[in-house]
Amino acid sequence: MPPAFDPDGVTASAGSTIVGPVTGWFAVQARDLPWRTPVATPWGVFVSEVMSQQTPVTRVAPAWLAWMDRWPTPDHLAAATPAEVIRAWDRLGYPRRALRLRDAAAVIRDNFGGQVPRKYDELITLPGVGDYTAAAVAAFAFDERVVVLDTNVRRVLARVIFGLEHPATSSATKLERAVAQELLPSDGPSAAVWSVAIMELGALVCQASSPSCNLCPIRGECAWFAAGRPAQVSRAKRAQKFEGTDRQVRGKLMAVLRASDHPVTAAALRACWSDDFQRDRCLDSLVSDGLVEPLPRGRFRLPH
DNA sequence: AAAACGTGGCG
DNA sequence: TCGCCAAGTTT
Repeated sequence: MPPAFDPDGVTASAGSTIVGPVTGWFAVQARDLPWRTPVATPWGVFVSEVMSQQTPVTRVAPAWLAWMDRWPTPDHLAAATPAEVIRAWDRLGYPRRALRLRDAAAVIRDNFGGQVPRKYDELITLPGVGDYTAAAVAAFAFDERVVVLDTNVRRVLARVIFGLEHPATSSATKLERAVAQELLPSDGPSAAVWSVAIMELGALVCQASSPSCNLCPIRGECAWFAAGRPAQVSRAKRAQKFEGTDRQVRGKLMAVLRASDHPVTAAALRACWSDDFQRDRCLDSLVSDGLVEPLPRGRFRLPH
């Protein structure tokens, strides 16, 4: 079946008119995030990308500095205990990411000579690394020419190319990938700059709520702007409730464990959630995830 | 393939 | 106050 339209046709013209303005805007407006400095290593880029999975970069920055100071290479992190790593992760959220980052460091040590692999195909085999992270590290640390398609890029493309306020699906479609591929500059280094630039535009200007079109370097090329910024009819549902969920309970349990240098009693954990059934279920799941170590006599701690 | 998975800032 | 949203990945 034919695509809704030919991405080549659209992006051949769009590519020539939006890449320049966006990279030009980026050269002036880019935030000076610590992992963008010339001294940042591939490992530093890797750590920054994992930390930034669902956590705002403004909160990641200080954590990244402390982390890199403590574990400057994959070897250093691989030698740390889960307890140390979980505590250092602190409240970045989704602590399983911290465990997977440590696991990835061990794989890098064991299978890649301690060097972060350079290719997308290698990176994506690492624990906690999916399509986005593999592409981001390959591009930003090694200048591989790969499509980097995160939530920011998807939103910018939705607006500029498709004239929609938000992407219509919760994950990227074939068509979006085809469009992004067409837009990608032909050499690796230029492609990498384009990718950070359009990500940054999405983060700073083409924001999800109340975008600053007046500051946008490509509003003149934007289908959504041209259409008068129509509100989305239907968009991907995001279902986010948090109060009362297991996620909240797990968070409370982990907060108690992180704060204590010594094993914690079941009674102490009982204090953070009154529903015995739910609390026990969450504790079990944390143990299964390797985030909590059960000890004899009903005590618990972060895994050593 | 839908749902689970933390945390906090902002309008 | 409260819903929205943040450089996603895993099962």
